[in-house]
Amino acid sequence: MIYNPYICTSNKNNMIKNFVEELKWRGMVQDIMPGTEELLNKQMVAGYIGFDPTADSLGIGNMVPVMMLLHFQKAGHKPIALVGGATGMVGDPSGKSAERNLLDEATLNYNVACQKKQLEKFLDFNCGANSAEIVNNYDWFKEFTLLEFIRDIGKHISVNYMMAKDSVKNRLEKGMSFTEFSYQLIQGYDFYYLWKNKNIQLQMGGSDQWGNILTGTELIRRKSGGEAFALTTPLIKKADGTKFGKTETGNIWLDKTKTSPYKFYQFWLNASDEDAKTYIRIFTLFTKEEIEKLEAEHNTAPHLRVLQKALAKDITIRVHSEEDYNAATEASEILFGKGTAESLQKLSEEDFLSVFEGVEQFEIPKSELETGIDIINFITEKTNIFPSKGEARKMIQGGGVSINKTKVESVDMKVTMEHLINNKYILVQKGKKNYYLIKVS
RNA sequence: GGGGAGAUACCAGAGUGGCCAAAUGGGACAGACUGUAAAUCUGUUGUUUCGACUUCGAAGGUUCGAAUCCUUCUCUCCCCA
Repeated sequence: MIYNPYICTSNKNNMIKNFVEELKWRGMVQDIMPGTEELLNKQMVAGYIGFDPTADSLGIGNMVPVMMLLHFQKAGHKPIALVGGATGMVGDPSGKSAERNLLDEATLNYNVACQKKQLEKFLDFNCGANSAEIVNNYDWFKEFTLLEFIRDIGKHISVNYMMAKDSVKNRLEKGMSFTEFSYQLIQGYDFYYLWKNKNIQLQMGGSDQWGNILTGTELIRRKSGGEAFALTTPLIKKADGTKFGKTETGNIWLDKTKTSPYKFYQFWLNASDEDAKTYIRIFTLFTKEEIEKLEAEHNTAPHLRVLQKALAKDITIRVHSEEDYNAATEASEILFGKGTAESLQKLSEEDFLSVFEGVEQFEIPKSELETGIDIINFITEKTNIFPSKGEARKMIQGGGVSINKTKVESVDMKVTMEHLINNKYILVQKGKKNYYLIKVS
């Protein structure tokens, strides 16, 4: 290992780490261009990853590149996050089976701003030479005319080369617009621009970006005879082969107004044993020794779920905060612990509210409750827990609905004032894990 | 431009006059078991006041009766030019 003088102050006591080696044991390397590791061990390198502004928040899928930048910086290199104000306008065909709809400019700008804010949370922007930076490719594309582009850039890359990319090949049958076809060239130019003007020698990303990244290195080579490098991470999948980062209710977002910290915490806690082992390497900064120790502990007493808890704690604190984490565990403890109807009744209103902050809520007027509401009506029309009465009825008959942690035995049951907790709330449970709080006012 | 095939529930995909609210598989949801895990097993998966009601690309028509037959339209795919 070579001592690197450009490391962060926060890093000063650490020896400069071999970035590639670090990623490798974490299972975060899919493809790597020859020479990349040697370069990174020789000197401080500036490297970037692009983020696609398709939504107004990053999802947990985006945490993989975020973690990569974080490791990159910890290894003493300079991380750059690129938000795709320009590329977002074009639409990346990689991994997509159909033409994408374009977002309008206002939405894009908003999304870029939101993502930028989130990215700022994870990296160190004030630690000397390897401070992180955020750039927006719209800045260098806005003045670039079509004619200039096709003369200066397009000339260097052949259509044959572009057609050979998987992202394009896969779409030849179904068809793709010129817009999406040109995407790789736009992204390729980003790399060229950053290489030329900011001395960025490395682009990283998900494995679906490999082709786009290579177009960039190719452009750098052909246009300027320069050398640039590439490294990608494997696509994360769950052990059962399904897509990572989604639940029945949709994507898991980093924005707490879109995914509450409670739900966020629950997502990680619910990871299967197998997945937890993968995730903890990718999404936390625990060392190899720490992780192996946790795994050993987990194996001796799997029901304690040490791995999931460590994982969920680490990432919840890093994405949200310590307070959010505490609230989430507290809520989880009450909802999934030994908690019964009695222990619910005993909670003070303040605790009660803070516990259920992240749980979906509905409101109904007190007057309706005074006369009693049929359970079916209560969970369909009064609240939108179930979309139809038939489904609600079947679910009750199947034993899948509970009020205040007590199973609803009959579809004829009435919800009355007696069910109120703290004279104000009713807790409805759909299945084991889905909670809803009904507020009576 | 010529020829052919097709459009069925979340997806794939059967059904070609009544036995069709529509096989089967996947997915999803729930129950049991468990550890808020995995695997397994079971149930549910159009709406419903449980009498019915609205669905098989769209609109008409034939018929006692249509996902199924006819007409027109829309869209998709394949082959040839």
